Amino acid sequence: MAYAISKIKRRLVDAVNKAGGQKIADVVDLTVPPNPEMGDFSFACFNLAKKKKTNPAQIAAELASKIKPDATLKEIKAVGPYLNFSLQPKKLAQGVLTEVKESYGQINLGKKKKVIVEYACPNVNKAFHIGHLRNIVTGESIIRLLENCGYKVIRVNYQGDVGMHIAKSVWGILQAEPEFIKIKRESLAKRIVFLGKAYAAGARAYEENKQAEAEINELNRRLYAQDPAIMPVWKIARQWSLQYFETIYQRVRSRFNYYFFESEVAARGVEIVRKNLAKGIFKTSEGAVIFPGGEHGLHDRVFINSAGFPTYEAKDLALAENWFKKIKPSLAIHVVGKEQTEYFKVVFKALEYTLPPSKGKERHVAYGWVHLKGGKMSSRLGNVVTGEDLLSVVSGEIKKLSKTSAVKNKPKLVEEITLAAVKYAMLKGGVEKDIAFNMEESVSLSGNSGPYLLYTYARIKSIIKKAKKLKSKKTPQDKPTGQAKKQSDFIVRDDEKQLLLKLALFPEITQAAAEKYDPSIIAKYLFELAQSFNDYYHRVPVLKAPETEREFRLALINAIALVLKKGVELLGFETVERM
RNA sequence: GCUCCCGUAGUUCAAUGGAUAGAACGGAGGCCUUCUAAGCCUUAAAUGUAGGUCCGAUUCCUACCGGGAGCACCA
Repeated sequence: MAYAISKIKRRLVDAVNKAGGQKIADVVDLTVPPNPEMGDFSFACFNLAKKKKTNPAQIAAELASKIKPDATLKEIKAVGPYLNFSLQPKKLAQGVLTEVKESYGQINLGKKKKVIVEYACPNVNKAFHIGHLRNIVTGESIIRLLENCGYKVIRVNYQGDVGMHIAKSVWGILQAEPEFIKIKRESLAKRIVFLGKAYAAGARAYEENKQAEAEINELNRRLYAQDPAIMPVWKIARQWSLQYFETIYQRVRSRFNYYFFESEVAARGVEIVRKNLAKGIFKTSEGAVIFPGGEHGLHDRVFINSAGFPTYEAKDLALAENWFKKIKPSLAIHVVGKEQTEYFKVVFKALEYTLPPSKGKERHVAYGWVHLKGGKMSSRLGNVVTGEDLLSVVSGEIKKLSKTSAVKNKPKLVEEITLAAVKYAMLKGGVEKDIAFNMEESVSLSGNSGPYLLYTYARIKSIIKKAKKLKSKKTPQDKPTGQAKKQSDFIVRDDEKQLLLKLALFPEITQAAAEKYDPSIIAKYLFELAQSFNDYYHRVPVLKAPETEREFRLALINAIALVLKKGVELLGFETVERM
């Protein structure tokens, strides 16, 4: 994509190379100086000095003397060992402002190549806790980043509906069968609470009670065997759970192209492992079938346990086979917690044998924990903080905060701000970083926060709306005098130039975020852009500026609004026109 | 025990090996008859310890201290 700024950078680099008499610089070598007064872009001469065994400052000075300013390049100067460039502000303004349109920031890296993103993946019958919320928010943003880069993304949700956790849950349900029967007529919310408690009871009993442990193991066996005596209970609970998850997906604005279930791939997983056991890829050990990861610098993992049931590992082999046969992706991304990092290394290695086409096409994007004040949350304990708990706490805070009834009495607006606050809070740090969460303080609604971005956007839109009103009020006679002055007569202030440079960076930012699978790069950029704008807002009038400046400033803030909107959408939420 | 990740203001986070280590929250002080005060301005406050590589280290290497995760029949 040939954005004006990349063309300008190219020209700067060409000039440096020409001055040096050989290829000494690349576009990636251009950095932004710490202080705007130093220049807009900078080339460090350390490496060159080392090669030539001279002083970097001297090289910078020599190069600077050989490069002449032109229509785009206002000034070139050596600042110590750095070669610093300043751009012509007006030229920059014209370049950037004509460029910022609806499609701004989109790039075509992917060329429609298919990428699977597996995310959400809650376990059926268990609570949808705030860790799942982070997963879904992260996955959704990564998907949008990839789509923005021209990939065709297939959204996949792989849900655990068979295995020990389900056995525990079903055991819990059977213990409370009268309540189970009664609650069938109650609301979905009540049924979900029941399921949560049933799972917690089963998990606790499994740890504490030998007899329960045996019963649960037996139940697990019967579930894998699809024993007709218990399948109805399994089916009903599963249905409630899935129905409930669907309400959450809708609430957080996520959706899926495919749903896969462990129960569908379990049998095939066993087949794959058994077949490859004969080939010597897997080994038997202590009655189980393992993949000897130890022979590949990893660690051994059980794929079929000694009772003959497939573990998660074996199921993942069948799942991957399914994907690569049906969807034929060029990349399969698993958005899963970072504690699974070593697990995936082993499974990907095993897949290289069982499914050679997957080699190099599997990728684990790991995200960090969400800690509660008291420590890591767990759905094994009764006191789970669910995704909905968090959303409702935040939404309550927002209602309290909004001074005007304009926001308070508009549930849609409150919901939009809530999603912005929660999603931003989960994305603003690095993906792999843990989030320390304090339920009392909720998430941030001021400063570096989602609402701050929305507020900034609404503020700009408010000015633009007023400007349109003023324009339509004007008598036709006013216009000729205004138009008599040339459009290009405006003066670009230093702070405006900084805003333009910031806007120019957006395409690079979207690309970096997609390549690193890291939405925090977008979040950081947007916050800085909003900060710069708010500072500018308090310093410089737009509507009361002379006409030529006013037009330029309106165009500038309009461009800022557009980039804020696009950026926010990449994070997975929406801007609001007022708040 | 082995492996991996992480230690930066009081707190939560930034900083492709480069120029004066940036923000946010919280603290102190200020700004609403001027485009939305969920905002803006001013201010105090930090690289775990000891070495090493380098012209230059928050970043790379080693040791130590402190925290987290993973390491066979869970997912």
